[in-house]
Amino acid sequence: MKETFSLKKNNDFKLVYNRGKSFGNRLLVIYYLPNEKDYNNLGLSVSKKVGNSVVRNRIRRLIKESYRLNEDKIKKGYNIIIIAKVRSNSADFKSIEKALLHLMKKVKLWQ
RNA sequence: UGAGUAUAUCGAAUGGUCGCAUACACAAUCCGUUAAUGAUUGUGUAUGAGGAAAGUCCGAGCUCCAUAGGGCAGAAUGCUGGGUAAUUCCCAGUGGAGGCGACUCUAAGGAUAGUGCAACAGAAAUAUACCGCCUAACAUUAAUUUUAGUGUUGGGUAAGGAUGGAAAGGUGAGGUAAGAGCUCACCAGCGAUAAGGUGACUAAUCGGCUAUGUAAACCCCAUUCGGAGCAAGACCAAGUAGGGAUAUUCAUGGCGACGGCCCGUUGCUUUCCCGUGGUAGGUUGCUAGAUUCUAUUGGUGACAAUAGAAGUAGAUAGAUGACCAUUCCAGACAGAACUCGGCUUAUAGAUAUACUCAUAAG
Repeated sequence: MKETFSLKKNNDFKLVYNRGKSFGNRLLVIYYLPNEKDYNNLGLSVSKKVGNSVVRNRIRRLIKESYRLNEDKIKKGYNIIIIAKVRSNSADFKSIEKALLHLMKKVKLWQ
């Protein structure tokens, strides 16, 4: 992801899960933790319960696209993990985007 | 026209805006410089998931472990001939089973090497007499020279009844006290002979006269098989701390490596000297290969040979997406991770070729 640094290490994921705050809605769950930098790290998690590899790949791309289109409106300086719930396996782009924006406003990462 | 059989092909299309990965070109900046190279950013161009990418069921390439050694154990395969790098794959045939047919299916060596199993039923399950049929002796009844019936005991009989997946050849005729391959004809099975075929096998003649099934039960026979897998392996190398290389000597010892066991091979152990080994991480392996297509020739065919042409996925928490518009049959199964050849499984629908059956017409 260009200009969007992604979380890669398993340790980074564990740190956010253990120390970070979380919030969820119908389709997605968010974990976030301040990282004291001037950019965000985004991590995505879609479990095998959601569907086969085609479905999982599609959900991941939809979330990434939603994040990319709204990146300039989100506060900087956080490690963010987005988890897709099982229910999201039949969602389209608009409902994913709406759910993501709802989460961002709830946890006050929205500028 | 309808119903089918076989083989092959395709797997929504077009345009616009934004975005991602890789390669190339150009520009800028940085490091460094004899030069090349390298890193970051921007712009442009090109390319960017499948027929199964899947399951990981076979077989190979490639890499490391010893140039992959001997025996046992274990595993796999199992009609014949051929193809291939190789196979449990493919092609052509043989036998058997199914279908009116095109065609399909087939784990198809050995049951006189041995062991085991065959429930229930049935008199009896690998040897058998329950009923029945025939007959001898004795007893008894009728009748009385002799014959018929009944009972007991003994013998003959596998035609008939009944059970079962299976009752030891089948059908018909002769034959007999009643019966029986006891005899004959046809059929089936077994053995031998010479013939055809590379072979599985085929059809012919002759002979004797009968042998339960099960080997995806153990087993026997024949053939084949070393292990681990790209998280293989190679190179560079923070932090941390303690091991490595060379030469020599001794012990049939100890620890380890070579899939299990035995053998066999081999490394370390001691002293001296030196500074290196390697974790995180990075680079590489990483995509041109037994490749695809077309033509010709050889072959029934799988396939082979020759000639010409085509040819850019290569990520590493993992790129191929989002939105809009138009069209139609309204889009199924499904996402590359070292690479190939097969098999199996999932799959909306569309197309082509050859053939079969039925109906109609002729």
